[in-house]
Amino acid sequence: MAPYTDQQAGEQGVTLADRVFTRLRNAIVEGEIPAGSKISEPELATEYGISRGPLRDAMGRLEACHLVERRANVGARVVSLSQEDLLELYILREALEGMAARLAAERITEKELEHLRRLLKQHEQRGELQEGIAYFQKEGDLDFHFRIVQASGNQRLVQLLCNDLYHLMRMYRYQFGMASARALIAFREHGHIVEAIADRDPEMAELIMRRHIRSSRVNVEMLFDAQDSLTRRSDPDLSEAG
Amino acid sequence: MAPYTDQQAGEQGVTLADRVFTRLRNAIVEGEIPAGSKISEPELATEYGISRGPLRDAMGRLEACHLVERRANVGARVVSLSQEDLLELYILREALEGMAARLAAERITEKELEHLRRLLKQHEQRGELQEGIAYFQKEGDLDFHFRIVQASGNQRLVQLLCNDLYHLMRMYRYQFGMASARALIAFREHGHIVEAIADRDPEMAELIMRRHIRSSRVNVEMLFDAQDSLTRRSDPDLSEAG
DNA sequence: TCGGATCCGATTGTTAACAATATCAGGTTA
DNA sequence: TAACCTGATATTGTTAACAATCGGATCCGA
Repeated sequence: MAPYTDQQAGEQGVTLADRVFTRLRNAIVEGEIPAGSKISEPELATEYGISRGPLRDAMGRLEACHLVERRANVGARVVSLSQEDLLELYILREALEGMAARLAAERITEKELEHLRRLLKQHEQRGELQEGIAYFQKEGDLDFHFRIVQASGNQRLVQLLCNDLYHLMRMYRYQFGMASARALIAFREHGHIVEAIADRDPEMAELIMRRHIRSSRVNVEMLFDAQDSLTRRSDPDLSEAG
Repeated sequence: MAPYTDQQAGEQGVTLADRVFTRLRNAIVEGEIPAGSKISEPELATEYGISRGPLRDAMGRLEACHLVERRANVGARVVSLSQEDLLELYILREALEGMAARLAAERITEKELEHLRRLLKQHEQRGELQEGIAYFQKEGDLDFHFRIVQASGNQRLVQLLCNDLYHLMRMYRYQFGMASARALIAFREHGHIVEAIADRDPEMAELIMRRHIRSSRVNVEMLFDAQDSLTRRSDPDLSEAG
């Protein structure tokens, strides 16, 4: 099971709200509940076979994760992901994961290091890289980043990145499909990051990690720009006021 | 009113849970409800004159802010702040606010810049710095950092720092007092940060901001170490197994 | 025909009662 | 005496009904 699905994932959560929260989160992240769609409390409640109480609780947590947006007396909608927000997210990751890499270089254990190396080897052997598509879509990339963050030893960093932001990133990947020729490059950069961490070189680890994430962002930015100019050419309505 | 108390603060929130959430948050942050104390739902509900529904909603949001910790079927306690956690928080701030300063240097407006300068002048004239105590305790420091983050233009950064982390920082200040001879030094560093931002020098802005926050952390770290060695000397029980 | 007020329906927010779980006291047994 | 089991109590989790608010359709007037 992917490491970012947290401990209570296996439907084994203690409380109804817990379980429904996890299920709803997956449903939203994987697009089963479409982005931007309105959420009806009674509807969902009957669908999941619970009453509105725990459902509202779960909704509150989803709101805290920024997966749904609520307005009082109006209702909740699944968040609709914007390109700008994704770019903002990359900025955050650059800062946070850069720091995580720095910390990891300072205090990673040999065991964790071995784990990282094995993960990279798995990615390599799986032969997904040549095809280019799979590395991002199957979340091997996120797995790697996740482990670095964990190795930082900063619980708050782990908490923040793994409980909130990563689910959002996953959602973006499901929505936008993020296949890219960068897969192979990204994989190589992962190797460099592990090297720097293994060398116990915090400055270098942070530098490479930041550059790595920044490159991903620029890549996505270019993709968006290309898409935009395409749609603008084929849909003249969108270029000026509709 | 301090800028980090958000828009719905004036008891004017739309829903009961909103208002109770804000009131509870203040009560916790300012120590009115002591850190580490257990929270009884029926008790608080009657105290605030509402029923347990909206109260539980508010508790959920407090949990999302990391101001309370809940365990299923057991209950909620106000978070008890540890020294380690505060240091972790500083690490996070170093990364995030460093990035915020960088972004601010890139895209701050003249108006915001003027705001910043005026804020510093106010702090200077208020004569609090000489006494050393007030700058941190009265949250002039946090006000400054808050504005930088807002000037970054990254909504997610703003969100994260201003809705969650800053309330925690406030709580630490109320709890630990944080008076320090660093007040004057910190004030000067704020000046340097504004200069770098005004020069539109992102690298420098990030560098100084990170060094600034790092210095605060180191300062706190030393305070803690001093306290620890003191208590350990006077309370021999604590040095080894109780 | 267009703009605005009004009513209706549906949805959300809130409440109070019910069920399930954990804590703690007391008793029992080795 | 100490460990364990057992039951009472209080707290939390859950439910279903009630109240308040919003959005949209309809009707009216200019």
